[in-house]
Amino acid sequence: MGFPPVEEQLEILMRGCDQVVPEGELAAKLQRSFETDTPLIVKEGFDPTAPDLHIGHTVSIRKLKQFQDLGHTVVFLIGDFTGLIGDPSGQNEQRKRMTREDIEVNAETYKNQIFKILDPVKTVIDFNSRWSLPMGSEDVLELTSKYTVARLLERDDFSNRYRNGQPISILEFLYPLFQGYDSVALKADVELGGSDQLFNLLVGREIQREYGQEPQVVMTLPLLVGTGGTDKMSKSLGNYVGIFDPPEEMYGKTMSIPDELIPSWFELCTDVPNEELSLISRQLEEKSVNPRDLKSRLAREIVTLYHDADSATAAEAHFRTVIVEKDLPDEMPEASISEPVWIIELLEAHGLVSSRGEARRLIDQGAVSMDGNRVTDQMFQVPADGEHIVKVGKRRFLKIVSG
RNA sequence: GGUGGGGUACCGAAGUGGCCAACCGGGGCAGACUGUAAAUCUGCUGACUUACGUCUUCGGAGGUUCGAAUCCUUCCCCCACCA
Repeated sequence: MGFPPVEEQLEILMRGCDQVVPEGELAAKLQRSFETDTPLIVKEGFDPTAPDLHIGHTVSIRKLKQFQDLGHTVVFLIGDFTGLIGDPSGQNEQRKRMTREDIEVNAETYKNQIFKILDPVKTVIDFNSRWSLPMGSEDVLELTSKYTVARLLERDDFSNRYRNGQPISILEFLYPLFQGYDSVALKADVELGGSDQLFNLLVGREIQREYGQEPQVVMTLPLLVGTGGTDKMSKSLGNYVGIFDPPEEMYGKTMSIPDELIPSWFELCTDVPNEELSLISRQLEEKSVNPRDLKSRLAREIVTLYHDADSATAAEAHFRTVIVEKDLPDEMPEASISEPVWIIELLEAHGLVSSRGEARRLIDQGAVSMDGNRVTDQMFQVPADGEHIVKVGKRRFLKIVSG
């Protein structure tokens, strides 16, 4: 099949990585792969929970895609084993035991999402229950004999929690071992993960060695910081850009990131070439370019990736109209009324506010307007005499038609 | 099994009988400003009510009290240490 030269591959693969351990081994493996014309087996494990992928997840998935494009074999491993067992000690009840069917359903959902990035034909999807479930007690004991408590406690996370009196379940302790065994079962050459996964991935190396295999190369990717600028992107924190978000939302959310995040988002979430990345960082540092322009470029890139260029242009136009020029968007939800309606009731009924209390507060704060005029009276009635535009905050609109 | 600590709003975290719808920080929302939904500043952030105010909240259930997130009883859950 023929792989590109090793140097070329490394150039692509090293971009945006947090750590590659040990660095030299990746080159060595690539070299051997090149010489023997054998693809590397590259794996990444994912939770079997219902996925709702955001661009934070795509950082490593995009890396998988790069391996794939270079001709290597990508294994998208669904960690359904622990899901089937369930974690009784979990502090949050979310970790309930899943059935085979749950997992199947989630796997399907995964496919729909990851195939927005990965090639459906080339991607191998596997489940670790395939080999973990049939293991007998003896096999498990053998596996557990290959690692020590002291080594597990080396992990910052564990030792901190242990010291601070936070719980560590035995399952969590065993988790890295099973995850490591996955690499044995798949004969993985490379395993990817978020930088918080470094420890687990490294255990995989040890386990492979214990089972007589050449250890995998561990590649960690930075955790993308969410739109708030402080925490890592996560669904529960609401600071994410979902890969199925509509174009305007994707664009807008990206525009709301703090300026400092611009370089890392470019590096991790777009295909902008490496040379341009350094240019962008330099421009930001020298303040020679308006950060807003860089950010709108970023937002366009991202929208284009998950929708298309036209959507990106439209989203940008929308943003300019609504946010910058504080004008009206082309499209907005409509409500039809036949008689005057109390403003607060109207806002609540159409979901522009979550409670009447919120509506009152927003009116007090001067956030509500009709046809460009601020509504200051909580008792204001929206007349049923033609068309009116009600606006709440910067980007909540409702067109009122009477009839 | 024993001893001690703990469960507070979206998250973190104060509060240990009335001044508590509950300090503060983060997040979120809004206003001002602006080259951006950046930054900065200010305000808001349980529900209902035009308003006065009313109602529901501090793990669950009871109780004491004029009055409880705060005291008592009991139950559930979490953690550490000792065994």
